[in-house]
Amino acid sequence: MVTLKEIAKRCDVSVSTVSNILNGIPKVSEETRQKVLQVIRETGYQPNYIAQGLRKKKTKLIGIIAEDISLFSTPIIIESIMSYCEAKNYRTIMVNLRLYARWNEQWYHDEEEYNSVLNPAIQELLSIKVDGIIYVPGHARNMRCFARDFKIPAVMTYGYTHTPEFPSVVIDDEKGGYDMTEYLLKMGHRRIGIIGGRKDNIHMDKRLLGYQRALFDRQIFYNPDLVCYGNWDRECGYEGAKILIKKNVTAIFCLSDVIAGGVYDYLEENELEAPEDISVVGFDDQVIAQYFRPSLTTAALPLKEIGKKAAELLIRSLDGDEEQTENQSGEVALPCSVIIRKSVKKLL
Amino acid sequence: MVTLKEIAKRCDVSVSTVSNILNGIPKVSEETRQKVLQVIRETGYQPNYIAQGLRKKKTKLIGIIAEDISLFSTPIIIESIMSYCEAKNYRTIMVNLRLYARWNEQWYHDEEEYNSVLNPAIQELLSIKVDGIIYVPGHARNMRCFARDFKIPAVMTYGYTHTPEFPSVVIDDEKGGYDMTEYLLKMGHRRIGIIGGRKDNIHMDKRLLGYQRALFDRQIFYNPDLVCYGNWDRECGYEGAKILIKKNVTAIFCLSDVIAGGVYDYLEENELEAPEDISVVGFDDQVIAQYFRPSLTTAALPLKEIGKKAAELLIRSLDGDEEQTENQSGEVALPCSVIIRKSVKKLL
DNA sequence: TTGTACGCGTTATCAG
DNA sequence: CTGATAACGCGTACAA
Repeated sequence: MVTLKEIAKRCDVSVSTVSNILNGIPKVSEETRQKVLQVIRETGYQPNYIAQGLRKKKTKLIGIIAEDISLFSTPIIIESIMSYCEAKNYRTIMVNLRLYARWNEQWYHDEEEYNSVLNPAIQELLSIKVDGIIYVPGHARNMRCFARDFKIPAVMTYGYTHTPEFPSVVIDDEKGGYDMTEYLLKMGHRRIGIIGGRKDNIHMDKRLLGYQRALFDRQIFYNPDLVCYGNWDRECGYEGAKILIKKNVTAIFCLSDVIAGGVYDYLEENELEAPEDISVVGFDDQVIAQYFRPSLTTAALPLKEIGKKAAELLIRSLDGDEEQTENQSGEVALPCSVIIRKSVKKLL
Repeated sequence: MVTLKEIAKRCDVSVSTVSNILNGIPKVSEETRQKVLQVIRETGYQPNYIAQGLRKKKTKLIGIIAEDISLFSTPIIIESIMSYCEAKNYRTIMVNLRLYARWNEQWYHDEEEYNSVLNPAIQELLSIKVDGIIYVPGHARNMRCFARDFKIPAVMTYGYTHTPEFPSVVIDDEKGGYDMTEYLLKMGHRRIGIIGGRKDNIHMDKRLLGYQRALFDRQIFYNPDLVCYGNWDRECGYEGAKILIKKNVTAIFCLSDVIAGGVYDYLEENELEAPEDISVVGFDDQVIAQYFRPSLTTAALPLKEIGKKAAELLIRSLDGDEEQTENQSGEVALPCSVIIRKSVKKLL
């Protein structure tokens, strides 16, 4: 690694002079300035960020903690965080908790084990002296990963912190559920089945709430029999379809695209066709949705927007624009958007 | 951040004592030992890795440079690297170059701009004093990202360094092309079209070479007219299918699953069905392949194996097992595996 | 057991 | 204008 000292030696000047030049302090002769800049270019010198952070307060470095980068939503959020940070002249670095790979959906059950993975990661970022941290969970839930006395700014994506010190940037699941249901209603569907996750899942709860509100707004009774709880997977889509089709629904609202994949499986097996025989919609707008036949109408998650907003909130607090607080609770919910493809039929 | 000094103060001992206890140096009374350990547990103290690396040679930290984590292959490789590193007691940290988001497929055309993104990333990892670096490109090509005088061990995945100092762990594309072609031949196909990437693309070249060798082994003439060069995208699959079907192929070998998606598009539009009317195979075994109808026979990339091997090579060199060199050139090629699904028909 | 110099690369301060 | 030197933070190593 080329250091300041080396540059100084090569140019026969002191480190101070080189440092001054680099930091634009003007009391340097143009001659030495040019010479030093020349050598810096030649050697490809870059400052050591850590050492810089040692003296200056700020490292201009933001740490990202990902619960698991294998989950489809995570890379997109991270990409977006990084893009925004770069535009604002912050560098980023990431640690991956590998929670999913480790415990496969069970991660939030054992607090202690969770902490044994989280704490070293936080420590690592603190060691590097990041200016702030953004946390990217695999799915929405209530998070307590930052102690109240956490010393640096932190922003939560996806999860709910319920503490104004650590803003949450989340999906507006309720509105997502509402909008999709409303779309189906607009297309003439009145008997709409739902297949989703477990009862205690936040995404499930909120989307279901939105579904109910949309029905309510059209004065349609909510029928709990048309709701299948499951595991977000293809299999529960298959099983859900089996149940719901017997109950004569005209549309199935799958709370993930993967679930919709299972519904399609059932349809194929039983020689039914979407959207002719039954309409199907998904949620997430994963890549697979574009390859379904018929291509799947679904709700796109605002992943890019979440990343951007989270980075924006963090950097704003780092750069000291304290006046601006999004709202009292520090919670920002971003809307999904219905992506209309070919899996829904308009009823008469 | 809780520091050693704080622990020492709380326990009314010196930092040295605490350090000694932490490092298992036995000249400490059991009494103070217990007390200190107690406080360490209470405070959740974790050593500052950077400060540790300051004095010790090793930080036990491995840096990963990803060209773009949005590409499907990258998270899987990284996940696997991290898994192996963790098992070997190394921590990992990642920087993301965002090359694809930045320049969209053009990234390797402008050396200078590439370096302006790469160098700060390397510098960042060097600042943190990582023990070694693993580079994860978006696709195979010849890489020159580590100068010959690079001071720390580095391993390349996917790309070819052609320098024994920096081992390459790559996909065995030639064998992949061979195996898939051989599978189609075994299924009775003789006239097999290919749709792939551009002429200068390494994946394309090698898979095509494997295709030719497989034909050769069965004494079938290679017909360059059955090869469509393209852009790896869905569109070129569609266009390729249009061309190849006119040429009466019985099977289309798509060099990516996405291309196969385009082929399916063409089939649907023209009321043809795979595998009845024509057999189709893909490459990559992306998630979408499982959702195609019929589900797509394809070649699974050894992404996990690549990550593991790369980490293994790096850690081996860090831990000083110098005797072991995989082979002279430092290049390890790992095989793909044909995943048989339902898109290929057995002829007669 | 403890005190303390040392390692790192940079910046801030002040003297020349 | 330029240079010498302290300070930054934290853990380690070694002498006391």
